Amino acid sequence: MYRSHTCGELRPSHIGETVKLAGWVQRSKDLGGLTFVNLRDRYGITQLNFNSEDNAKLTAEANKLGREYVIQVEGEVIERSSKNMKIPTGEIEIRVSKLTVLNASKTPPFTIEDDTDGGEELRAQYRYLDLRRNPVQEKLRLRNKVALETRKYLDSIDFVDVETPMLIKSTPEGARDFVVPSRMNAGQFYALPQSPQTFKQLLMVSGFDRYYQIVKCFRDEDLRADRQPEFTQIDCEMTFVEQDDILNTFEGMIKHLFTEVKGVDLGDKFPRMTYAEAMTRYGSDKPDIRFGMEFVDFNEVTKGRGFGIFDDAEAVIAINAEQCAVYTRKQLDKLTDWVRRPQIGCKGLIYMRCNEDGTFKSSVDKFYSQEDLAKWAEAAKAKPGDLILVLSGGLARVQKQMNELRLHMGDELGLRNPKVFKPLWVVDFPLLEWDEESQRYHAMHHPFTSPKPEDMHLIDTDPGKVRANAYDLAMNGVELGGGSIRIHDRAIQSRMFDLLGFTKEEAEAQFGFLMSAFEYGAPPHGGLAFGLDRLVATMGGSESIRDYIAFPKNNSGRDVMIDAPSPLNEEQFKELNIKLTL
RNA sequence: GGUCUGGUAGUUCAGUUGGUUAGAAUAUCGCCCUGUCACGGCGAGGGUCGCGGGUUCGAGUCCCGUCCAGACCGCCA
Repeated sequence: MYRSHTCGELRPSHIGETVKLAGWVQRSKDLGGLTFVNLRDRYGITQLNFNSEDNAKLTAEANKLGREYVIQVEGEVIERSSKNMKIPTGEIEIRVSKLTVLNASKTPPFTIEDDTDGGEELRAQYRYLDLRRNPVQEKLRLRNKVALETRKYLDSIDFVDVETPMLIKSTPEGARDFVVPSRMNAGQFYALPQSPQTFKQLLMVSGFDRYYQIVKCFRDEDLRADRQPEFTQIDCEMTFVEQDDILNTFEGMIKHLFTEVKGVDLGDKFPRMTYAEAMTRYGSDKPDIRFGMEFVDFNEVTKGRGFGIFDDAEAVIAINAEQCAVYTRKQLDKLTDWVRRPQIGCKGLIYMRCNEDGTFKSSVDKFYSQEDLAKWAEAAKAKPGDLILVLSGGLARVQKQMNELRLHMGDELGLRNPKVFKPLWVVDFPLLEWDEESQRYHAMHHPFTSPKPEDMHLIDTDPGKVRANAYDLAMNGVELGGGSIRIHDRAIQSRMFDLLGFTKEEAEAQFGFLMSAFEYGAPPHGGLAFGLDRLVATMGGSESIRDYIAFPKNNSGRDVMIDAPSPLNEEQFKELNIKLTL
């Protein structure tokens, strides 16, 4: 037996007991004759006491221990003469009678402390050491808890966990596939799933009725702080349901998770908003509704005063940053520089201060009288002391830019508290999205999404206007998940492939199996998928998902610990009938 | 594919207008200290200033190229 207790469990009630502990040396302190060693494991830290008056030889051995040595000790639990009330085990310590070094350690490249001195790159390279740190372990335990509660909840309402294959077929729609060469089928490739989409629909055709899976998905696209090439979805699908049934079911799941895992009550009913409304009010399909600062249409109050920038613009949009009239010229210039960065791409930023004395000061006073500006304030419901920020240009572009500015102001003003959680269902997404590059429509969600029946009449005349039975769950400005009611009718599915520019032959080759399945009594069905990594990161109050993944990849899709990807040898290429053209 | 920021001791960083021997903190090692817990005191070792080229009497510092990391845009049904 290596240990009788963990390093987090001994209390004054254990005083007098002889115990055996094992763990890592957090740090040791030689006071000259008296030596303290902090022993750490997953559960906590227990102090070991070595006294040269008791045992000089043992104390000398203890003084040789370095950080991260793995040791085992035996000794008596005693009361500390100076207690540390900051840690749960701080009232006791172990008077050690036997010390065994189980494994020595090199000095780690960074300190294994909650507040480590190591930078990200180094910690990624030594991820197994980084994972010894408490804050990182806690994040993975949070993930474990979320996954466990997800299973409990879905299992309790009759969802069945079914595994789907990882080696599947490459399809043209959507993200780039990761591909895997097939040795037994020379010149042919599997693709790793971007999601189990078609399989879960086939399971509905099979009559499973309620399916879920916590499953890895793969997309070969460029990465971000909240995007990894392999990520995990809570993937779900249900039969004989309408949109409301799905929203209600998974609203229940998210509420369950927040209650059980975070002790947070998300309230009675998640608010719902149409895509169109979200775009008009926030310029985003995943608005952060933790704060207001909603868009105000400024077309009416700005046009026709001879200011060309506004007069010629398709859209003039304002936000009201409350209590920000105190912003100095320097701060406003900095904001202007911020929106002019190429990533945002504004030409400029117009502002208006609402002075405390009721007068207005704008950067376009030349064109607008005090009466004009009073109308601005009225439109934006601005009070003295507020600051109005205005952007103009093409509608879609300004919405996007103003969304960025709004979120930036929210950050600056501390309105985006990571401990506050505001869910929002965004519904009625457009079915299709025009792609300039390929000059054709793309499915906004995916090709199996059903159009709204009441919009079907537009499908030939104005397909871009057709709305879909598609929905997303946004929280705090993050898209946590999304889904749709699927097409279960072969004719409509064919029509959809048509719209997406597939020939009959292509559609047959890519998705023939699905369309065939639809001819054998496919039930109405729909579902959704949550990004587990993002969900857990949001619950943990982080924007980066990397800390919530045990072994994440870096910006360029590399695992810097195992150094992957890596070249193959000649033999492997030969076996696969692959020649490099590099 | 693009934009921005960074790369200096094991680590985190500073380094002025281009100018003497490149510093601090922390970690490590040694000595002192019997109640530390961010202990303290004294001392020591530790540098390919990412890499390559250029300008210059002289480059950590300026220029060009390149590699790496991070954030973002494009991309991500």
